[in-house]
Amino acid sequence: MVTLMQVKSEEKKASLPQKSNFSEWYNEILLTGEIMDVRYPVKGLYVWFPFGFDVRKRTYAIMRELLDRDHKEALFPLLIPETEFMKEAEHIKGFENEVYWVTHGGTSELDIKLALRPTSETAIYPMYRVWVRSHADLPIKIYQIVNTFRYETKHTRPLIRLREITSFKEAHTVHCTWDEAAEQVKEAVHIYQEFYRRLAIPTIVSKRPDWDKFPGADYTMAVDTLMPDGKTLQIGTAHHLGTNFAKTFDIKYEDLNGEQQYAHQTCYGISERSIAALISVHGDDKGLVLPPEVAPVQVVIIPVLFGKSEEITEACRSVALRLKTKGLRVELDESDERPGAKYYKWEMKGTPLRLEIGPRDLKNNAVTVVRRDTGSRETVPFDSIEYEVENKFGDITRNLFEKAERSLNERITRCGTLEEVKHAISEGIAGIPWCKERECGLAMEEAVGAGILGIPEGELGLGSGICPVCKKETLSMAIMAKTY
RNA sequence: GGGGUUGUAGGGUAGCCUGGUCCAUCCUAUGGCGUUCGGGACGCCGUGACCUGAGUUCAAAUCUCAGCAACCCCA
Repeated sequence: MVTLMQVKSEEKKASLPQKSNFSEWYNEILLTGEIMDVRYPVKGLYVWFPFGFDVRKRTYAIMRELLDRDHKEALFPLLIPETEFMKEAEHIKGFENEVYWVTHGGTSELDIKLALRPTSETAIYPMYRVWVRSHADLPIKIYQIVNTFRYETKHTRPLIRLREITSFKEAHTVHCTWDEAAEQVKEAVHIYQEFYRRLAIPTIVSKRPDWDKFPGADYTMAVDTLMPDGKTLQIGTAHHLGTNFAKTFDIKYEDLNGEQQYAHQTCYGISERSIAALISVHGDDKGLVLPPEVAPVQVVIIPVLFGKSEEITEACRSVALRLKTKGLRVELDESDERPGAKYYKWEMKGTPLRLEIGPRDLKNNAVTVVRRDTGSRETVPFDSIEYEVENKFGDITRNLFEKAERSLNERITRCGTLEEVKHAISEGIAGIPWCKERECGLAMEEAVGAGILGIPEGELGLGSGICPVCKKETLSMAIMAKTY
């Protein structure tokens, strides 16, 4: 009898593979956690479930909140004429193998093919040419949240490597000087760090090596995080475009002296990879774990009924109403299931707090509160439930961030040799001295079979050592990792 | 870029090698009714599938080819 029970419970648990088997866990949780339906019959295209879309909506609301401080949201067309798309040589080289083309209108062939935007520089900058007249028009800071298309030839993966990126937030700014644009790149990185801090996701910022920058940029700053399987995920980039695009798209302003000057530009983007990170960094063997700010349901109330239990139902409804009045997203689960089944269900969905109200609680004039992030269970007075819940939200986000940060730091290894790097990158990120020379960097990548993310900002990028290739002394530390 | 494996109810699987036993197995899910309810309840009655196309054959879930899709490994 006991063994039968054990077998049965193992079968149930097997509905979500363990997180230690990250690849399977990831694929499965998207479906079971109702984030995305991966069964759409076109490679690299996936469907947002309503629940997942809700998480997305709340995540992007944070993004909008941060950008709306001094950006304007706009919307540019999906289709870009070939004539505009083909203007910037570097840019074309970077994207030409990934572009979807619209070649026909109905049955007639188009005179000028139309590209489905893989990113929107070439859609936006012809308009910037028209909009920018004088230094008084600058800076311009515009963003849009759109879908983009890239014909990925590598293995596609939901939320991570897509043929349709459904949630591309791209900002495009125009400035008078190179330095102002550089300042904007810094500002963009700060915004992204704040964004990820709100999602309780720790990040590493680094300047990408020259061979890995955005096609057409002077340089690229990138925000990475570490996934459970030890690979890094690039979850945000900011590019200094210099005057490269201004020259090809003829974006000029009249300066204080009445002279025509090329404008300096930046662009920076974040995609639904942010959601991939959110799910992967916090989730566990039981399912999603969501920070309260983005959880579609923040509090679930489970009545524990015995016999005729109208009092319990009453108490649950009253608590639900009180919490809703406080503006919280509350769900009272009155479905006809046993409490245990409901616990599993809401844990899978990452609901930050679960309240249980049963006869015992009623007798003690109390509510049982269970945290999703720690599993801790405590009893709090019925009358102070609002206070207790709101208080715990802060604790949960803080705990999620600290836990994730600890886990990230534990998997960063400072190395002295490429052999050590090889070993370190099977677990996470390796730090290694690097002279910053291109040939040495490429040799290092070749030798260990992983990428150089760049020289990270902060302490991580400092330290003296010897470049493993040219053996010169250097003060900069690069980080290397297997990447998505 | 190269190689491999796979495609059967909403999900996971058995059957395929050796064509006919299969209007297809088991678990789960799901609809109805009743009894239940402090960590995945139980009973009864129901629902639901052979990826697409072509070929071989008296006969195809099973064999062949192509397409689409998924997964894994290497670079």
